[in-house]
Amino acid sequence: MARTLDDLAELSGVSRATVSRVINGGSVSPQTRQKVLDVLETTNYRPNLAARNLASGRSGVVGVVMHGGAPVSFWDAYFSQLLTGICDSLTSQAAGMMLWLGDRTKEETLDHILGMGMLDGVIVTADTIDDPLVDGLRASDMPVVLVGHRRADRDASYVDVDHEAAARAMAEHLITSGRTNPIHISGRPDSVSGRDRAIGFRKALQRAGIPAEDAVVAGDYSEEAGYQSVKGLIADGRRFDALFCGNDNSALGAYRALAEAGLKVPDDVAVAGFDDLKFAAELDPPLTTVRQGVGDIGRESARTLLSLLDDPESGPRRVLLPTELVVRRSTGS
Amino acid sequence: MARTLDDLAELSGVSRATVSRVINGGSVSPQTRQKVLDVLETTNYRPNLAARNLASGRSGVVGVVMHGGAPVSFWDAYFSQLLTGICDSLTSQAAGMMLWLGDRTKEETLDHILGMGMLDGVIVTADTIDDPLVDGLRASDMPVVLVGHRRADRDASYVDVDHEAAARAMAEHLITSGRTNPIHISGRPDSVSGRDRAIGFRKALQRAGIPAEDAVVAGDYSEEAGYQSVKGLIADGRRFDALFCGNDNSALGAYRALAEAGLKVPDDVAVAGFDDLKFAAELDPPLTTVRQGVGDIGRESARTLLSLLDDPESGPRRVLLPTELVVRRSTGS
DNA sequence: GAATATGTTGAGAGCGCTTTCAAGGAGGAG
DNA sequence: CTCCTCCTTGAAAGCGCTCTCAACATATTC
Repeated sequence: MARTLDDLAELSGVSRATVSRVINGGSVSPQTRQKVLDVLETTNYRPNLAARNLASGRSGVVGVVMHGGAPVSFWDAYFSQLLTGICDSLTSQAAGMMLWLGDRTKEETLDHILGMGMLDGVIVTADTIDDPLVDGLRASDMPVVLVGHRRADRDASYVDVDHEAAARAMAEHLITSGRTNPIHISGRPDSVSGRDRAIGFRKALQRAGIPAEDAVVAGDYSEEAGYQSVKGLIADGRRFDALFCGNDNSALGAYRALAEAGLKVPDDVAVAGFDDLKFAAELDPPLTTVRQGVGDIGRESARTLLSLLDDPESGPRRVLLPTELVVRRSTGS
Repeated sequence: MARTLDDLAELSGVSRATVSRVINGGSVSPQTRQKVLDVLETTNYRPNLAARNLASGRSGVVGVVMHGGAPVSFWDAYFSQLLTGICDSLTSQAAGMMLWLGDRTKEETLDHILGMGMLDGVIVTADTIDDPLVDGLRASDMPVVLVGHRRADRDASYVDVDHEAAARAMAEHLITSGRTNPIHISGRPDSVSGRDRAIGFRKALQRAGIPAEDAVVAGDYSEEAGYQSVKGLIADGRRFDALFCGNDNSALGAYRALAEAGLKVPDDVAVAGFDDLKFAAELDPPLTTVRQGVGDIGRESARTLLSLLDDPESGPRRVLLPTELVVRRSTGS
């Protein structure tokens, strides 16, 4: 069995260079090409990636670094779907992927591994506004695509969901279904997603002529924050007939607090979430929420990186993916 | 900035070979080593993996292939925890990991990618008894560690959970808490886990002098199967006071069927699951189940592969990890 | 002091591939 | 028929590293 280019060259009676050309699409005469292709077919040869990488400077391998999160339901689903999406795109282009589950603090380690010199580019999740890892990566000359984005990265390529538009749509849904006092329990304020959703929410309110100043209370995406925020609102005697929670998780907490207060969803208060996690449809009542195509984000980010590698000169890519408003009974009248 | 070994060699006034020795732990005199280390420190040199791989034949990168499953809750959690565990072990040994989310049918693609010649070894999930991918991999000369195992692979290295012992323990728990007619709704019969759990269950029954012949009904790990199996048992007029479901998912179905039949958990029927998914603790009543340390499986499998690579001669490794019986109210008297 | 063992070092030969360069052949223009 | 251009091809120079081998220096033994 032929293992190296030289073997193939000998078998097909041409030089190594010619075989290489056939494989990599160089200019070769039809009959020579055919001769080599014949041999290639019978021999199931596999080029040695390391050698190819060493000689050409590219490896066909991209890195993916994700910040390890606690294994909570959101993270698990996000993780698996994102990676699956990335893998989809990558394998369709015969590219490989190396994975690093980063620890946000271990910039050093990661920077090292990535500087290892065999990655063509990297995809990195970047939701939080401050992230030494992302900064380090972007400072290097490694092509990077961010999943999620940070306003500060003016010249970064990223793929994200349009949080602002999604939140606006949700707020409009609430308003058009007759709610006049919606409140937003926001996500982590140090995340772009949290901030953008709040911004979108506010804009929709303003557009509808509803005062937005006090309509946002700070949460952090946790169930507990959802619970406590609602408790707080009630204790303060605030009036509200709709709650747009930063994510499904905090909506869960909101449900609990409302139940304890004897308030009915959706009759007394409409509740909406964000993410469309599995349990959202199974709550009582089923939760209106926003579905982000996490798999699509993954696919798109890989595609974006690949295109960036193809043509590095053409500047950063910014992709904002649409979301889907999933209306269920929790906001029904 | 020094980029190659030769640069370093020049800077420290020794030969390239000596620098290589310092880096890779060869025998070098203390003062020479120090000289080189000094230079190394100021220069933050990163070896070129591709070159190293090409020259040495090893890459420090292992492959991980997982069969893509539908994004169901078990899969998501399993996926993320397993990968996190693997990553833990790997990075602690400065090894990298390439990921393939295989499609069971695409043996060809995967075989190709893996034959790419830059992987030191691979970890592959292998629960189903028949799997062309696993077969192809094992037929190659690539060191492989299976996560999960198949009885047929006599000489394979694997890491798995002791399903049989876990099931036995669960059955014993049921019996010692006074149940005399336990039924097992099994998992997929084409999976080792499903079969072993059933075997363990049967053995415990036999040991307790309970007839085991009809005590197992075939399921497939789905919620629907749990539901239908229980429906069927009731329709057949079968007597049972305990249900050990193949996994938490099917326990969910069992809960539903029991509720519809007006049977109370645990008073009329004890119910137990397997996996300890997130929702298990939140059911009403909370579900007794078996917790597998998926993260540990991942960590252990990476460790096993690394040790296999270290010393390939010493034969296959088989690791059976213990599980934890998590007793909750669903089996309380 | 000669002979041997032990330890440290540098030279150099690859690892399998890509890519440049120049040589050779074919075809077109004059 | 000659000159020039264009295309195909092979030779060969690396890519950056590891590792063998031989050379040399030093320590040990008799």
